[in-house]
Amino acid sequence: MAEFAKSLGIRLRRAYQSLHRRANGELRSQFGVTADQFVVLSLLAERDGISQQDLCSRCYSDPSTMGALVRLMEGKRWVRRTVDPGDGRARLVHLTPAGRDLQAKLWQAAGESFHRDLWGIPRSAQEERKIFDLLDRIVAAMERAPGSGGNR
Amino acid sequence: MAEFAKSLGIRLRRAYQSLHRRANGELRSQFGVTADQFVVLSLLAERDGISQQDLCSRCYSDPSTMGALVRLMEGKRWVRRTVDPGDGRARLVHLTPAGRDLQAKLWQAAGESFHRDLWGIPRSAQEERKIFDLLDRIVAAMERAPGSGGNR
DNA sequence: ACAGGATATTGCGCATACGCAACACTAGTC
DNA sequence: GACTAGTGTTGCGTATGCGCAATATCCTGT
Repeated sequence: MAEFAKSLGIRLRRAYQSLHRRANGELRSQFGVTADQFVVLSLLAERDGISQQDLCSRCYSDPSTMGALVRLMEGKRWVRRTVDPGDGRARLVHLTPAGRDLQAKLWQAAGESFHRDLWGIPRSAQEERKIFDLLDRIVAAMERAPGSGGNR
Repeated sequence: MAEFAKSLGIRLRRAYQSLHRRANGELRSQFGVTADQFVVLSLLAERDGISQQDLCSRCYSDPSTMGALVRLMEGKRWVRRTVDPGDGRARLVHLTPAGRDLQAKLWQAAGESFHRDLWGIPRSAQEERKIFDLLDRIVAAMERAPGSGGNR
């Protein structure tokens, strides 16, 4: 039996946790922002005024988790939420000016530390494609299964 | 600026989350066990009677998280904890017979579903080495940094 | 219109995750 | 033997993550 402690699953876990820890550590101590809040701010900076559902599918989070997250960020005045005029069920999430400023600072800080380090990992465009392909294959293999079904 | 939503970090997050979700979904519904409890049981099956500290470093968890986890598993009678005779600070964690039986069942079920699917992802031993190397490089890059420092 | 099904969000409960401080014990030094 | 660092664990507060049920709203077929 191959050693569980050295399997792909454990290594994947370790890699993700180490990234998450480092991002959390730096962003929390310097800006009082968590890694997941950083993700949401960054996604909104790329595309503002999208629904919570949309945010979920972009960062692979759960709807109720995302709801709690954006409510918390609304309390800090980083985002505003409005009812979608075209669909009364949905809440559209917008960056406030304060949120936009914060995101810009976070983006720069991240780009100078962990984000830059992460960028440097694939040693070539070819290697990067290979990694992306593999990670995507893991997702496909895990989601194409009973009882899983993605993050809806 | 490269798209954040398609960066290595986001893909890594997605891959880990999808694995975690699938493992959680299957193990919880069939056995009432979480993915993290499965990890601990599997580690103990490979090496029994190790300290919580040791468990932490093997699965890259946090000491207080691991403490809560094993106390919970102790309540379910899957593990026992004893004081290390050689070091009064440490608690050694042991599988109970019930825990060992459960682990065997979990291992088989996992091997027939998500674990097998995961195994099938690297298409060759060479590719597997490449992936492992890359994931380990991510860990190294993330831990070799200010404010991070791994998991003690 | 209206019923019935689908979808976006919320609320609740539980299980991680982690920083921080406290505590217990060890080990090394004097 | 007391002093001092260092290490393993616990306790606490907060933030995710997810399943489940409830709610509000949309949409389709009739």
